Amino acid sequence: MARERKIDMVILGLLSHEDLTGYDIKKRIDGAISFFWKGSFGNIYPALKDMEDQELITKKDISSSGREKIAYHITRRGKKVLGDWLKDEQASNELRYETLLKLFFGGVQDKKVSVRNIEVFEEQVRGDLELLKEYAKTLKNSLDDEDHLYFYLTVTFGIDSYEAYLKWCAKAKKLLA
Amino acid sequence: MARERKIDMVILGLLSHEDLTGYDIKKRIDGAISFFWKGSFGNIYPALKDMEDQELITKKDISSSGREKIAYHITRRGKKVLGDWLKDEQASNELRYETLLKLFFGGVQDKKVSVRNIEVFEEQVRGDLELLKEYAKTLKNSLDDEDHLYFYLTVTFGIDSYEAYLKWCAKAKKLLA
DNA sequence: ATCAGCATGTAAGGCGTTACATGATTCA
DNA sequence: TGAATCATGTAACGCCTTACATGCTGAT
Repeated sequence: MARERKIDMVILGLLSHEDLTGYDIKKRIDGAISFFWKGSFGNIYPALKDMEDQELITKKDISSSGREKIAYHITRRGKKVLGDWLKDEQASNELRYETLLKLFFGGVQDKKVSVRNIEVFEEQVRGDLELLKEYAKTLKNSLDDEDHLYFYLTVTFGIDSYEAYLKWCAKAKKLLA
Repeated sequence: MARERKIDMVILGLLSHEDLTGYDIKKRIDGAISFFWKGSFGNIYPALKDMEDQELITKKDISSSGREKIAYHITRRGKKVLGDWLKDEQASNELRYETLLKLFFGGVQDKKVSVRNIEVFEEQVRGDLELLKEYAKTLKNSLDDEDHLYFYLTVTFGIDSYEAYLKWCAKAKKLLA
């Protein structure tokens, strides 16, 4: 079984742009990336250690006045691994929506319960959509940077699907009424 | 920490309609449910055992002529747990799309690589969309059954979002060209 | 006869989340 | 001075996937 842990690729991808600390990596992931991939400290720090052992990254102590700080830098080997992963056409795309699970079994309860579950989902989506639109606005103003085009595309994916979700919510609520 | 294992709810939900064997449960999940939730034997059988211990379900041996077969039936307690879960407004909706991850870091490789990755995704979506449309067609002809409305709604969610994906694919490929 | 599908399960391992533990710095 | 944020990590636990192990049945 080949390595499946994708957090490694997220980290390599981020480090391919700039050197970062584990803490910074977490912050980057919590930005636009979090809409399609998540990470946690308990996830990131061990990955960083493993990847250093595999010589995909190197570390540099950049502590200043008592505060411990370690920046990571991608190696040639790391870049190779990242590039190979990008060229690999296999990709696992998974959706796990508990809201849909609840809706699927909605017949067990009164219709109101399902309507309420859809409303909760709708509110969540609406909030996330706003965030995504802000990201999109910022990115659109700096598309001269080649990389921003890629970031922009992933953000528009989020916007387009969330807008489809909202339309579906309206339809679904109507059908339940 | 409360129980997080959602496969329990999938099983309870299915058993609320009819008695089923572990094998049957797997087949049901592999149907329309698999678009938003997955299950495996290594997942289902242990859950079945645990839930029997908790008296949420009971088992009945329905083996016939040498072939072992065990059907499960939901108890009153099981129905209560299922109902409570449905009424709980909290729901974790997670998307993990490796394709978007690859696209986000697409700048590392030639644009062709990203275009190819989008195409692979597109083909996958197109295939799944066809399946979903078949489910929808069947369900639409039997909406007199109350439960079918709920199944239908989850299927249309899939159709609507997959159609949005396809539109995005076209746009994205154009922007990369 | 053989192969796909029916049917039950276990075991190992991987991955991830959450909570915990610790301490410095910055800003109100 | 206290809270938020910066910063690094570990430990426990839970969940899931994959592979393995076993055997029957029905159709070709």
